[in-house]
Amino acid sequence: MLINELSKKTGITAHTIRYYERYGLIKGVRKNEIKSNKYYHYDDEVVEKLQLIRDAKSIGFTLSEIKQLLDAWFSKKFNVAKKVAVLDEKLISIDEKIKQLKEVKKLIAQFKREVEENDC
Amino acid sequence: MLINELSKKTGITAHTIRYYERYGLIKGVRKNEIKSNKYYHYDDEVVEKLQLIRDAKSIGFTLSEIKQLLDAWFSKKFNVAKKVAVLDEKLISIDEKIKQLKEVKKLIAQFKREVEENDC
DNA sequence: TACAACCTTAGACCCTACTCTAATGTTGCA
DNA sequence: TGCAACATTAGAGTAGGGTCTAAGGTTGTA
Repeated sequence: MLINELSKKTGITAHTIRYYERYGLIKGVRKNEIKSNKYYHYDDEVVEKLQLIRDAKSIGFTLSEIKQLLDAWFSKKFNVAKKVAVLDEKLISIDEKIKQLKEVKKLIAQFKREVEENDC
Repeated sequence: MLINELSKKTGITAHTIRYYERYGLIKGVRKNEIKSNKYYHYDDEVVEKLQLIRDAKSIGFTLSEIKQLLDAWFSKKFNVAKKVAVLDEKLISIDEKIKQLKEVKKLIAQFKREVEENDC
């Protein structure tokens, strides 16, 4: 598929997709058999990657962290041990984020009780 | 206390503290009785606010969201209902973040199992 | 063949959240 | 009194993550 279709499928603008491509997160291919244009073609793996990018961004991962994750996910260059190490690292950082969220939640809930009780 | 002490107490640089002050998150006061300088003085409430800023930032709140939170927390201009509304909103957004984190965690854990099992 | 609707690149611009510099003034201690 | 260690302001610079524009080329349908 071309960039416009990819954009519609993922809800990510063509501009941003090109930005991600320059950043090295995804890769389109030019078809050798087509000589008349320089259009990039994207497959379903790219759709998956963009969905992962969206999800990972929403929980606060940076593009550089996401790049590591995608490499562990899709790269053939990494061996099993290396991939598992990257994934484990991300799992730990997610657990830390959850822990911090719960702490702040407790803090806010506590303050809410104070506001309600003391009318302050 | 002056800015340097505040910085040491909170681990936030004086530069960043001034940035937060310009942004409207905190406020120091100049003492009328001191005419020779224009130094700002900060009290313990500012220390508390900076700690909250640090915590809220760590879980991905923007400075603009943190401003709302601080207003609900410390402002005398807001009534109880308004404060509770802001706090509830933040509690909901924390729950959403936790939910998303758990989803991505599941995704990564799932993939980890695949990598381990299939040696891919 | 005209025209809308695509595609490409390079590069400028924007926002957030700092981070630093320069120029200048104040304080406290030897 | 000299001087290090503070304080102030305005404003410039930076990194991350987009977002947009201009200037061009291509495709498909009427």
